[in-house]
Amino acid sequence: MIRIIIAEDQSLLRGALASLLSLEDDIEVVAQASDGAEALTLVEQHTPDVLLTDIEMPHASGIDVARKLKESQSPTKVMIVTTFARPGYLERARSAGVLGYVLKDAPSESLADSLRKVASGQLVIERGLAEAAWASPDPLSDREREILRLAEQGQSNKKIAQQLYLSAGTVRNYLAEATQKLGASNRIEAARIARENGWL
Amino acid sequence: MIRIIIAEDQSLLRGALASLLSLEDDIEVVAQASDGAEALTLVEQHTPDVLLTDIEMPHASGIDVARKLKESQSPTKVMIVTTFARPGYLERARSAGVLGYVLKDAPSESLADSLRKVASGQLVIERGLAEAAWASPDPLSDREREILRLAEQGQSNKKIAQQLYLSAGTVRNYLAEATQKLGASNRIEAARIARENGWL
DNA sequence: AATAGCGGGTGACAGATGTCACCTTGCTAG
DNA sequence: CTAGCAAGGTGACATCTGTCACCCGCTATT
Repeated sequence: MIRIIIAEDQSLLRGALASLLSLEDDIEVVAQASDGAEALTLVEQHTPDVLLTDIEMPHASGIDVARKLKESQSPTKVMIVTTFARPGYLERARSAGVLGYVLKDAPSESLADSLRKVASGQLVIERGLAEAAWASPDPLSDREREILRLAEQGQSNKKIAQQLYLSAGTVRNYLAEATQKLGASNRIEAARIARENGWL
Repeated sequence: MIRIIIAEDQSLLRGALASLLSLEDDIEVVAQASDGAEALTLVEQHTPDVLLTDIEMPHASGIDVARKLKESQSPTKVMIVTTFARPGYLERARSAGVLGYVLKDAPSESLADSLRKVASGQLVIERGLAEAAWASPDPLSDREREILRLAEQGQSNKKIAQQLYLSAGTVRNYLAEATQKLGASNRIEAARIARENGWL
């Protein structure tokens, strides 16, 4: 019997997945979480075989949860289910010790199979994704990422500088580097490209 | 027996919803579509009682489909299931003759009930949403919307002007109006606000 | 016929952003 | 010890963006 916990913020999908997987004879859904923090607590309480989790959730992302579980050497394996085929996400998931990475685009029939593979310790990566990650590694430094995130909100150089205790000129320089690295022609395009690749 | 068609581009959710609803005694899922165009064709073929559809899908949005069904005076009722509680979406859905508007955040148990209400001709709107739409009507003109959409991609005034056969100055003026209307301090923030409200 | 409104446009100016060259400081690997 | 590199910074300049006042032509209204 494979004991799992499902973490997903959209109740509708969470409930539907739980019902669907409960129909399998060898799978038992022992708990459900609607955000990252709750997922972590529940995993610590129940130590299930697998945590099936979304990435983008309130409080802590699925990747954050995976990282913490890895740090605490939890035996629970982590499988990510997400909307986004972003290279950056996959890369971060891998380094957080995640075993499975499947898309919400995948057929629902294959989910249980993937889950069984992950439970047995196998690596399951959505086909096509691995190459994408290899082809485009994250070019941004932490500072650039941080500043780009603020610029994306529409904040001016001055405001960003204040928040990070930098000078406005330095902020300009970082943004210039970032836009150049990303092949963009201004901060807006740079932010868009970075976000589409999961680097923000 | 309520005959329904499900249109949703994420296979995982689509499959899960289909299984879940098929478990109900009085509901029959007669077909599934993965994009707007397919949904329209299938509805015309099967004329189900209800079309359960997402908004953001390839080819045609759920709202587009609803509008076309209304125009062709189809007897099929439309129920939207979406991630986004955006006032603009609700408003457009309403004018496209949509009867139900529920969020993917809603508990999965309530879905079948809402579906039954819509099938019987009742209006089902996620609570709290109606007031939001009333409180913030779309302030943008079509031109402003169009230009804001291009600006959001990071295009310069000049490029936008070329694409729309306008002068760069006029583009500036439209963007200025839009940012003012939205209470933003620049185009980036304006685009963000508009998008969050479903006006783009 | 006068007028108001709207889409589109122009020109001028201030401030923000992008580009570039170059400086300082601190750390680190040879 | 020191050369090299990275983070942070400065200043100058060109271009882009935001703000404002005002113009034209068309259409609907009175």
